[in-house]
Amino acid sequence: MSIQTRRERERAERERLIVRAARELAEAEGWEAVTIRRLAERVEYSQPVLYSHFAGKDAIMAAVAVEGCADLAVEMRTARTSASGPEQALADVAAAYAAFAERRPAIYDVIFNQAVDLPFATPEAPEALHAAFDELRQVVRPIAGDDEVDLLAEVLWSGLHGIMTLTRGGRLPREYHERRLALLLRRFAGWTRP
Amino acid sequence: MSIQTRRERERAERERLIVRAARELAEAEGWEAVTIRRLAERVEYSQPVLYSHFAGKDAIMAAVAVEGCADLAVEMRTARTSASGPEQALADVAAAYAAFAERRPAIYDVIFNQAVDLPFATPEAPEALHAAFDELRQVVRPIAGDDEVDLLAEVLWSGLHGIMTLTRGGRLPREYHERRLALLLRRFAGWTRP
DNA sequence: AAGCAACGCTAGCGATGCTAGGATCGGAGT
DNA sequence: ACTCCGATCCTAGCATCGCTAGCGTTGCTT
Repeated sequence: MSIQTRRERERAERERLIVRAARELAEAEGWEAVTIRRLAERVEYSQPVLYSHFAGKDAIMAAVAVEGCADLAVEMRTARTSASGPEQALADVAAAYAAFAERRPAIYDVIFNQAVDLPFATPEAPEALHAAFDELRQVVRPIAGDDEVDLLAEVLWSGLHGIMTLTRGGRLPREYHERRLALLLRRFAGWTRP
Repeated sequence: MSIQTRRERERAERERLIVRAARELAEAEGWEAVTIRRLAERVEYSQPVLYSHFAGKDAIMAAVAVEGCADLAVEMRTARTSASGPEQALADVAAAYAAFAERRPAIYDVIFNQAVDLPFATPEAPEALHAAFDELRQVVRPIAGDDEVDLLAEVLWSGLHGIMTLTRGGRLPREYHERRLALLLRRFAGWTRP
């Protein structure tokens, strides 16, 4: 009994090692530098071992995405709960989202940009995804008005995602980045006078 | 003299053929199916010939992107000029943008999502890019208020891009797609009551 | 002690982007 | 007219990719 549990423990440990190596390599050199061979070398196992843990490279990326999404959710949550009021909470959560995208671009990409087969908009999506989206929902509720909260949260999310993605892809100049984020929030929160 | 011009003509023709083949293949089977070998087979030349026209696969994708962006600009322009009024023009141009992204996803991706080295936010960006963005600028001007037109156009673009990208990547359910677009426009145009 | 099953490795497959080197063909100079 | 020369294009190959088949070896189980 104890032997088997030890093996399972070692196996789980190795799996964490693989995911960690993938994350670190991606954050250091980008996802195009993450290859099965390099990962195998890094965890000091042969390549087929990785395939006994994950169905393929996509599955490894998906694992990194879920892990990173949990981090994002935490950061958004602390931003929200430590804000002074609902308006500030909205601004702070949006800023936390933007900061995450900027500070950890490879992780942001694998969560939101790359084509990795994860269930997203369904109940069986990883809990971390729900948690992150919930933060947006919470912070958007006070300004929802007649609009459904979910819908407004989705559109705010889209706006943030669009700004971050276009900027990081070089489509938008970095110069007015902050002003764009501020403008998005101002228009969104309905703080324009009639 | 005439001989050289004939050669140049043939060369230009072949270049168009390559770009067309890349576009068609991408639209039919996605960009992961577009390989130099398949393109070469399609235009009935060996692979090195393609490299005498383009520096690499990225350059071919960039050419497709520029071509597609010209199409997008045209579609947005006709949407704007055939609208009944400024409010309708905004809605129609946004709808044209969304329709383009949905109808030609591979082209949309290579313009706005994929990492292809093109100058974007600078004067030396291809004219088609400027033309497309100009349409957004034009249609946003009436609602700009104190905000700079450029900034507002960029943020509207980001919102549209975010919705389309997240939806196409499976991050947003298709169910309320239209309502999301409508909500974005409503919030953006300042048509919310105070 | 004997067998067996799980495990991890070596080696390889097909495919990718890209390039080096030679063959061939046509215009130019003496 | 004959020779050169440069442009053009192809065959063949390199390094690398994701992924897998098949075999040894190890170590648990009976």
